[in-house]
Amino acid sequence: MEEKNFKILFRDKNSFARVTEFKTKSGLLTTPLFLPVGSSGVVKTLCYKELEELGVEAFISNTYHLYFRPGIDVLKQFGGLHKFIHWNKTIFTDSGGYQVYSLRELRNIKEEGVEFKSYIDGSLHFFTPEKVVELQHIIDSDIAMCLDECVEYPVEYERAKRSVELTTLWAIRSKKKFEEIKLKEPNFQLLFGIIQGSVYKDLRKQSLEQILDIDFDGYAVGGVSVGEPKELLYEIVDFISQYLPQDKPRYLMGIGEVEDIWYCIGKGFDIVDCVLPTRNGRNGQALTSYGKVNIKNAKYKTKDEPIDPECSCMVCKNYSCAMIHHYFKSGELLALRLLSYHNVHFMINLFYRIRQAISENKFPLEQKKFLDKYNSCQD
RNA sequence: GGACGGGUGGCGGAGCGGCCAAUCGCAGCAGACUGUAAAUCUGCCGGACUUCGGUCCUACGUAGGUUCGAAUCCUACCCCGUCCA
Repeated sequence: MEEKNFKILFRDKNSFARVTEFKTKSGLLTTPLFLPVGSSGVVKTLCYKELEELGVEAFISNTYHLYFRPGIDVLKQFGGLHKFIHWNKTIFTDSGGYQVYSLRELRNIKEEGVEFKSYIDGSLHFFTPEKVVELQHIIDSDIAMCLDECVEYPVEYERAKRSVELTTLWAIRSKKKFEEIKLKEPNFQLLFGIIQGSVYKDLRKQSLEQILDIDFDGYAVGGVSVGEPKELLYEIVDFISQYLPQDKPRYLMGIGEVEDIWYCIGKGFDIVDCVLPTRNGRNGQALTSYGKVNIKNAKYKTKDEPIDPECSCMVCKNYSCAMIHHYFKSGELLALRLLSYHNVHFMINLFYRIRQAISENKFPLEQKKFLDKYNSCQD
């Protein structure tokens, strides 16, 4: 990435939080940025018009999921995912590295790549780092991720070490393939490297040095939020953040708890993504300024008030807790949409406030204020 | 009037002498969810106590009976289906 494509606009004086701006081929992103997850090319239950309404500038899709459905040939025929889904803002694509973890019963890791048994029809598919770069090139996402090996928690040191080594090896090959494609077909896709190492600091350090050495357009930290205790997550985030370069976007993968977000951004991370607002929304959980709320609980049966009186979203302006509660209890699909919409709004708004706090040099102060309230009334 | 079949916890529906406070599903109540195999998953779900191992009470249409022991067998009655007159 050219230096001019990434700019730090503000640095908070009392933390490591920063506001940055960086260009992708589809637009200018301001960080800290939250990416909703739309693995198969759609943020579940929401239409693109709604994402735009919500102020979503980017979301993250998934190479693994798109490969199976709609299928890479289909996307090729359409000229990429943007054209296929009529979304012209930024798209990140995850590599399938997370599926190495989440679908570990269906895969087999080799040095060459990873063999997946499709959960759809049981067929075998082999993903190499090179192939995953190619697939993402066809998908034509704005930001591609290297194939990595995300390990579960807890994991033995030796296994974590091997995953770091493999992830580095794959990162080198990914970068090589990425450059080859660029030579043949110049484009403005960016490639991010992923740091692994589980909860072991020396492994994290090793991974960090090796991945940084390859030189990517941005750096992601993977292998967190896989079940480790919060203290360990914070320790790792703390540790890694001090070594990440200032002049590149820093992406913490899979983080989405409100408290964690504040923490990680305070340590200098710029981008996070999480299924939490959408998945938990579909399961009845609403995020509010006063904490999480389970709208399916009986106490909301007759509550004639918005989910969050302080929220200005379409849902809070038009629907009461009682209505949404009823829709959930009746199995009405609108319920899933309403909470997904509201929760994504909550996240977008949260990040707006975070950027605001940084630009006003009030990050830790606002963090405390926000979290005190957020923790005041958890369900 | 007669012949079958059936009445089980809020509902549906298993069980057909002891391992039955009773499989399972739904409904109900709560919990979980962090680069999405998730509109999913887990737990509780007759009542009262409990040192969480249990203890006691009330329960399989109603009333009797057989039996050491009955939701399960017998008798009568009351309902509900289907068929025959």
